Amino acid sequence: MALIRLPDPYDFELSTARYRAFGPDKANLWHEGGLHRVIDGAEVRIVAAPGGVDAEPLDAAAEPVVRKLLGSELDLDPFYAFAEQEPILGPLVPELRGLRPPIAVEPFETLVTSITAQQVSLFAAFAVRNRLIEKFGLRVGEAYAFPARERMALAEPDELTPLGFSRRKAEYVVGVARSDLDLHGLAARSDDEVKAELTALTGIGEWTADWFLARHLARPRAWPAGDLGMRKAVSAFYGDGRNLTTEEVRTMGERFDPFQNLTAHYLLAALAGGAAT
DNA sequence: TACCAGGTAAAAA
DNA sequence: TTTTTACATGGT
Repeated sequence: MALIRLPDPYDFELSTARYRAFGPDKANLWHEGGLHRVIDGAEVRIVAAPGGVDAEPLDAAAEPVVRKLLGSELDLDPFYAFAEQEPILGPLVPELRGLRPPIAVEPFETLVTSITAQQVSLFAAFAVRNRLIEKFGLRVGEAYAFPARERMALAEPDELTPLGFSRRKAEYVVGVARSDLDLHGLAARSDDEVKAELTALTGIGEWTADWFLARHLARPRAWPAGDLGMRKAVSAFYGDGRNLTTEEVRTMGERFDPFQNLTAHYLLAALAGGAAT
């Protein structure tokens, strides 16, 4: 087994909860106490270990992918120091100590995942997404490699609607796959540039672009103010008994600058964990 | 059965 | 220009 050290603290169970909360995720599969993901055609099994995680098999090319997947890019210490000064956020953090939001490794996968989650419940989104993965992805061991952009560019919307995609969403997925936008190149652009490039694509709105910044690019200031879950979470802790509007949530984000991304994840996790009164 | 769930673009007004 | 509507599945 190859040990990958991660900065302390790191709570593997807490950080991977997302992959179990809404049913199995065939591309990031929780199986027998470990996270399975296909990296460069090989199934890698990741389990908790003292000081980090064990990953097997692990070659030099796979290690940075695993690190990214586990959220090693996000530095928790400055965020915790910031949160200690916050009367509402601060007390929520100790319960979630070691939570590192996992980072989605592939940009195309990130966008397709968000498209499946537009408007519908995450349970429904996972079900539809898994059917896409089973039809167009490649199974390696227990997990599947998420369908490649090149493969989806060759698909027709008619092939996606039987999987549960609306006609609209089927066209979004194929359209994004066939677009000439360099998705990997977005990593070099500013937050605003990324949002402008992505929202120019049909089917990608501000919500999807914000989660791309947060979950794929790990941008510290990403703050998906329009997200329903975010509105519920921010309202629960900062709404004074009222449901906040998207604009109110957006304004609230300024308070957490430059830790909006981590704050968003911690508030969502706190609400899911039942911390709201 | 009906309604809601981590939106978006196109149609109608 | 602003408001309204269609969309498809899964859980309750």
